[in-house]
Amino acid sequence: MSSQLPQNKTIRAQLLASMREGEYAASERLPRESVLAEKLGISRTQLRDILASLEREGFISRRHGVGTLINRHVLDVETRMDIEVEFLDMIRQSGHKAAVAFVRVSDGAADKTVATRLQIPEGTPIIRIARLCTADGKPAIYCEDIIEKRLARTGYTIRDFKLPIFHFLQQFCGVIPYMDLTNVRPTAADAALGEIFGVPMGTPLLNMDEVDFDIDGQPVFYSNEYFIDGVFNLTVMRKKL
Amino acid sequence: MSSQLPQNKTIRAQLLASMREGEYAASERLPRESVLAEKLGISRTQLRDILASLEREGFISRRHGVGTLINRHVLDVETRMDIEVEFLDMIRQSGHKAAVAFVRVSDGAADKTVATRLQIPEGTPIIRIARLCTADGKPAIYCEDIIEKRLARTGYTIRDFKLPIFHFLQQFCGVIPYMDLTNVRPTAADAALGEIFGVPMGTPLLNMDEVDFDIDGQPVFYSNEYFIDGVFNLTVMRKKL
DNA sequence: ATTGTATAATTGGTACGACCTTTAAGGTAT
DNA sequence: ATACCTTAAAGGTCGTACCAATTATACAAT
Repeated sequence: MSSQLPQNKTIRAQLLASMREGEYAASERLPRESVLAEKLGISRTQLRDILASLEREGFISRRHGVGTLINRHVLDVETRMDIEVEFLDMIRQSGHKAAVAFVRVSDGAADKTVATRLQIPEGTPIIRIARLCTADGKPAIYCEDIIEKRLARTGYTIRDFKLPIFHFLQQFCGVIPYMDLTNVRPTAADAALGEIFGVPMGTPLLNMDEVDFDIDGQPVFYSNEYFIDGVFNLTVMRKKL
Repeated sequence: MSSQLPQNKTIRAQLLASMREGEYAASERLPRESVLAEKLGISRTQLRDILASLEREGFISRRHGVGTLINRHVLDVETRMDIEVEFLDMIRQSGHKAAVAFVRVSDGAADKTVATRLQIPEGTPIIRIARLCTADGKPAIYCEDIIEKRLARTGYTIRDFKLPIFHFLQQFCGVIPYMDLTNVRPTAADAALGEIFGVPMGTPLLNMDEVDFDIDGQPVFYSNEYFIDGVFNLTVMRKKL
């Protein structure tokens, strides 16, 4: 049925973890490729494929004739905005206690925005999931998730939404998000959001308009999110093309 | 003296460009690796290194036993927030006419924030460059760039700041930014920013706190930027680790 | 006809091993 | 000291052979 985890990814995660733990911290550089490959039990070819992706993610820099350097300052970033992380994990990573304050699930029909994002006709039946995540008990993220109703099986309960949303998507919709494109905008809290977050109207909020795609490139999930300022450091790593 | 551009990057750019131009659009997938490698005039090994980075950037998806698929929806993203782009280019990419409305250059000393970001002692002499970039004549981005004074040679004029800031950094500071870490926050325009942008106080702005590092991982450049909403679609592509 | 199952063809994934190119460092002659 | 040359180390590139996942095909069983 479903495929196992590629060994490739496993080794990659293992290497990244050992870098984080400071295994190579002595000189803040990785051993020569041939040595490292042997140590990880893979070929140099395969290792280089891994290094190529780690380099693109900013964790290492490869310099011809010099070596492969570890970018400690990137490894230590608190919350990477350009890497998909579950909200609850994100809150925890920032050193706070994470919880879901409330969940409201309702049926509905795709409005114009949703229809555009999910590339479905306007009026298509959808499920709307509104959630409020808290950090140390204080509102941190409010999001409205939307998925096409025909994708969802029945049998879920509110409890299923207290877990990461990916759990619901996978278990009840057979959907595995592969990547997302998120539009980032600054906004100010209106009356409704002010009440949800417990802040005055006009309080700055970060609005993220997120569309998740599966491995086939099909949009499968839409989420409109609001982040309050001050809870996490949202950091994005950038390199030229 | 200075090294040439690696052939590797050239081929990569070439491949990306031809994907954008729709050369492979017929089936929205790339030819088999062996064929593509030959076509590009490189080995399959090298091609795979390139594909690994393109995959991490979301432009393609590689699936064992299937093929390499082009992610059109990623190629078509207007402004990628997780890829370093010059402000003026960013504005142009969004379909507007870009210009620098004003530049103010002054000397100063590193305050606590700057000292932390650039990892230098407080009070270190710095150069402060304040710029306002406009889109179709309307204020779009206001930024205050800071670089350590000892890095800068003399002889530059205001004209040098009407060009991309990288021009100044490279020509007068011998600095080539390799990557940056940018902290993203929502804010509201205060009196000063309101006047600069010509908007009421409280107008939502996106604040980006950016530190640029060179290839050695040394912080070399700090920039505090404000983006007005509505001019561009700032999009970030995210995948799990 | 439909369904299930073996089989082949396609395509990316992995492995070696040899050689090229870029840096950095050390040593030597000036 | 300075400039230049040599050399070692490390990443970059190449080619070939084979492994593994997927999909398509052929064919048998129902």
